Amino acid sequence: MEYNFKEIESNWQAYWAKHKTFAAKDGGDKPKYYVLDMFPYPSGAGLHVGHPLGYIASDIVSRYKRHKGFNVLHPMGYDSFGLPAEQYAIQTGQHPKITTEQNIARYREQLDKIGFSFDWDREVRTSNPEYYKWTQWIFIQIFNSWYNKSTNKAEPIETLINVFETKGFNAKLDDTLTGDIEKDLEPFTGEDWKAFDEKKKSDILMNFRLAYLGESVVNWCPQLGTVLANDEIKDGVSERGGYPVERKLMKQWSMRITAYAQRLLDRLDTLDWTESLKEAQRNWIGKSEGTSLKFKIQNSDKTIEVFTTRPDTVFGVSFVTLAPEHELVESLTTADNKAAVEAYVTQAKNRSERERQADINKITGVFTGSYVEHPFTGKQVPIWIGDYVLAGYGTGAVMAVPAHDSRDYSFAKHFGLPILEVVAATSNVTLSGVEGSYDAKEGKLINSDFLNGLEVKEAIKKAISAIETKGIGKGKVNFRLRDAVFGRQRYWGEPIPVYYKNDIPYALNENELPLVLPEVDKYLPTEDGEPPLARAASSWKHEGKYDYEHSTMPGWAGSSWYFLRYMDSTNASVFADKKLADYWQQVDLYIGGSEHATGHLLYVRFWTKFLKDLGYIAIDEPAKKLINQGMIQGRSSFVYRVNGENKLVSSGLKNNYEVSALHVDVSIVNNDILDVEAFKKWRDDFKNADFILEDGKYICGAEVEKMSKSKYNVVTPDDIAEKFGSDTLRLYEMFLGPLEQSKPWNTNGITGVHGFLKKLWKLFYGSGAFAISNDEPTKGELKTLHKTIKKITEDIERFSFNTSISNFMICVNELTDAKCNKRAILEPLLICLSPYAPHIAEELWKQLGHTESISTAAFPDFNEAFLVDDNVNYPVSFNGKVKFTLELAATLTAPEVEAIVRANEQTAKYLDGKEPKKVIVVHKKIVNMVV
RNA sequence: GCCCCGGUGGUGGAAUUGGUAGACACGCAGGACUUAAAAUCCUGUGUCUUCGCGGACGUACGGGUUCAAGUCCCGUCUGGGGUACCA
Repeated sequence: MEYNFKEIESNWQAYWAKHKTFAAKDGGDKPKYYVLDMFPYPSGAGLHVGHPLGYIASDIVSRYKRHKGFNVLHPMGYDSFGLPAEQYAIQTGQHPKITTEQNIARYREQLDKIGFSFDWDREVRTSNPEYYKWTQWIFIQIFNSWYNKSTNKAEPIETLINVFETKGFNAKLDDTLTGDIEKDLEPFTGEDWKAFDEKKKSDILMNFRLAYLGESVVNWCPQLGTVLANDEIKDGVSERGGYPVERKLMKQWSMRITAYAQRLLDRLDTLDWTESLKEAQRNWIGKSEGTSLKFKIQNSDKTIEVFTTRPDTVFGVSFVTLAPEHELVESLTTADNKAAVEAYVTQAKNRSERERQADINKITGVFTGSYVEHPFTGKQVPIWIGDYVLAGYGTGAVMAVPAHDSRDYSFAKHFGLPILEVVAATSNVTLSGVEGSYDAKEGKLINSDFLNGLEVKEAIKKAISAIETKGIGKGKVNFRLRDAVFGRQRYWGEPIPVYYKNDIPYALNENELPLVLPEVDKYLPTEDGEPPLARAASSWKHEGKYDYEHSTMPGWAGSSWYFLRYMDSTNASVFADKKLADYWQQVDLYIGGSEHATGHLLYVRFWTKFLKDLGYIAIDEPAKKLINQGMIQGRSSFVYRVNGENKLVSSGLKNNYEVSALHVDVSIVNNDILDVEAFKKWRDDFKNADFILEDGKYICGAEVEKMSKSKYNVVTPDDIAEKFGSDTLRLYEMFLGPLEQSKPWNTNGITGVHGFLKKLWKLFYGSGAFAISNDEPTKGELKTLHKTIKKITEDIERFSFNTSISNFMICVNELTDAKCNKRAILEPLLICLSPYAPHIAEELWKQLGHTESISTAAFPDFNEAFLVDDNVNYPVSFNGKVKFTLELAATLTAPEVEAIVRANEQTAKYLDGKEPKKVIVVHKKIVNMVV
C-alpha cells in the first residue's frame, strides 16, 4: 500500500475532534504544563506558511509533554478586535463582526488541516461579549485602584480615600503617596477633603487611579482617526497603514504602567526569555538614575528644576535649556526676545513627529533673555529654549554641559555658547576640545572646586550629597517608559465601561457588564469629530440618561489577560476561577513573534502584576519561558520585460537588454524555472509575448521580501498540505532551520522530508503489504533506536527541532539499510516521531494493532547500555592535524592507548624518527602528538 | 549614534562542554530499473593540486591564548533586528 497522506490525515483529524483527544483536565495527579501561542488576529488574507511556524513548534512540545506524562494545556483563540476589519467595514458597510467571523472560520479550517493538538473547547475570542465582559471588569478594577508606594503594590482606591479623610494630602511631604509619579496637587487636610464636592474629589482621585482620564500629549493619527501608543508607531508613522502621526494635547484614558516600571524591570532578570528581548524591554523602560537640581532665576523667586545623570559636571554648566512647552517659558522671556520666542515655540509645537525625526540633526533654539544663578559659583547662566529637550521627560529642562554631552555640545557650537571642560579624560581616551564632547563616565574632575581630582563615580556621589545638603535638589530616578494611552477613537474594540454624570466619569457596576458594543449607522467619526460610538449616543445611554464613554479600548486590552481565560474559558461568574488559576499558574512555554517585545509583552506583565496585587491570581509573571519564532519571509520571483517590447528575457540574459522586473506568481515557478504556459494563462496580456530562454528554460530572478498578496509570493499551508500532506509541512517548517532564526520560504528541499516519510512508511510496508516482525532486535538496531531517543529528547528539551528531523532521517536511513521491520524497534520510534508527524504515527500505530491514540503512549526511555561501544575510533593528530584514525578497545586506559599509538607504523611515518615533545591522550576522544 | 543577534560548501543548515569541520537535506554529476517518463535505488560531490596514492588550504578579515579554536580573548569589516534628541 502506498503512503496515502490525504486519507490518513483527514481521518485522524476527524478522530481527534470526535474523541476530544487533546482536552486538558483541570487537575489530577499528572504535573501540569501550559503551552501557549500568541493568538492570531484573524486577517482576511488567511494564514500563510509563516504563521504556523511557532504553532508547529509549540504543538511538538505539547504532544511531547503528553507522552512524558504531563497534563498539557494547549489552547488557541483569536485576537478578534482590530483595525483591518473596521477599515473594511468603513469601505463596504459590512459589520466588522461578520468579516471577523468569516475570517475566523477560514483560520480554523486552515489550522485544523495542520493537525494541531489544541483544546478547542477552550477557544477565546476577544470580541465576544462573554469575553470582553471580563476585559471591562479588569479595567474597572484598575480604575478603582491606586499604587501605594510604601507597600509597593496596587490597592483599592478606598484605602487612599481613607488616608485623605484622616490625614489629607501634601505633595511636598507625602512622598509615599505620590512616589514621583503623580502631578503636583494643592495640599489639603482631612477636613478639606470631606468638604470637597463630588467633582473635586473625582478630579483629585484621577491623579492616583491606575486607569485615569487625563490631559496628555498623545500621538494622533488623523487618517486612522485615533490616538496611538508609542509601540504602535514605527519611524514616525503608524505601524498599521503607515500614516503620519502628530502630537496633540487630548483628554484621554490612560493606564499608569509607569507605577510598575521598577517591578517590570527587576523581574526581567528572573525570566527565561531571550536576552535580546529582555534587553528591548529594559531599553523601553529606560531607567536612569540621577538627581534633580534647582537653579534660581535671577531677579525672581522662582527656580528651574532640571534632571541630570551627571551632577558631577555641574561646574561645566554654561547654559540651561527648556523644552518649548515648558511652563516657565512665557514668564522668563524678556520683552526684547518676546517675538522671537513666540515664533519659535509656535513653530516647534506644530512640527509633526515625522518632521522632528526627519531633521533630527537640525539644531534650533532661541534665547529667552533671562538668566539663572549657578547654584555653586553664583555666576549668571543664560536660559535658552530648544526642542532637543523633551517636555515629557524629567522636568522638561536640562542643565547644559557642552563639554561632556554631545547634544549640548552641538547646541553650544551652533549658537556660539561657551564650552567648559570639567572632566579630564583618562589617558587611553582621546581628549575632547577639538571636535565633539567627552561623554564617557570616566576620568578625573578638573576646574570643579570641591570636586577636583575625584573620579567621575565618586564625584557624582559627592555632588549629590552637596546638592542635598544645600537643599536644592535630591537623588532621583527617571524612567523613559510613559503611561499607556488606553482610549481609541474607533468602533471595533471593547467599550470602556464608564459613563458621565455631571461631567464626572463613573465606572459601571459589575452586574451591568458586559457593556455591549452598540450598533451604529456608519463606522466613521461623527461630523463634529466624535468617535463612531457617538453615533449611537441618542439611544445608547446609562440608565437612559447618561452618556457612555465613546472611545474604545486599544488592541492590547484583550490580549493582556487571555492566558488566564483559557484556564476557565466559559466561566460566567468570574474571569477565571481562583482554584483553576492556582492550578494552571503561569504559562510554562510561550511562543510568539519578537514584534511584541515592547507592546503586548509589557502590558500582559503589567496586568498580571496588577491582578496579583489585588489577590486574584498567585503569579506575577505571565510566562516562565518565552521563545520568539523567526519571521518567514517571502521569496518573490521576477520575470524581465524588455522595455517597450512584448518580450520577456530569462534572468541570465537580462543584462543584454533594458528591462523592468515584474513580480510573477510563485505558484507557477518551480526551482526558479517559469512554467511559461501557465504564465501566459495567468497574464493574458503576455499570451503572445516572445520568451528569450536560456538552455530552453525561462529562469526567474528572485528576491527576499515580506510575504504579501501584492508581491505574488504568498504560499499557504493549504498549498503544501495538498501536494505533500500536513506531516510533511510540519516537518519541513521545522527542518528549515533554528526556530528563532528568520528565513525566506523556499520549497526547494521539501522533497527531502517528504521522501523521509515515504521511507518510514516503507519500513512497515516494505513488500507492498503491511509486514512487521516480532523478532528480537540486533545490537545495532537497538543502538540506532536508543541513539535516536536520546537525541530527540535532548533536541526537544532545548527547542532544536531542525536537528531532530535530521536525527529521524539518520535513524530511518540506518533501519532501512538494516532492513529492519521489527516491532521492538519501530513501535518506540513511532512514539518519538508522533509529536512531529502525528498523522502518519497514529496510522502506523493503529496498524500495529493498538486501539488507543498514540498520544496516550508513554515516551520511550533511552538506555545508555545500548550506546556503549566496544571500540573507540581515535583520531590521531600531529601538531593538531588529524592524519589517521585508529580503532581501539574502549577498555584501554589512556597510557595504554598512548603506547599503542606510539608503536603504530603510521605514527613512525609522521614522526620521521623524532621523539614527540609531548603526547596528549584525551580518553575516548583524541590523541595528539606534538613534534 | 547606541543596544542586541548573526557571518560555515552551489543552497538550507549541523558540530550541545575547546577535541576527526561540513552531519542531515536540497541541488548537481554519473549509473541501475524503464520502450520512454515519473517514482525508486546506487555512487560521487568544500577548494586547489595530482593520472593515482597523496599533499596543501579552508568556518567574513587581521592578531592572540592553547597540545588542539567555527567554538575563548582583542581589533576590523559586514548583514539583520530594535531604539533614537530620554539629559
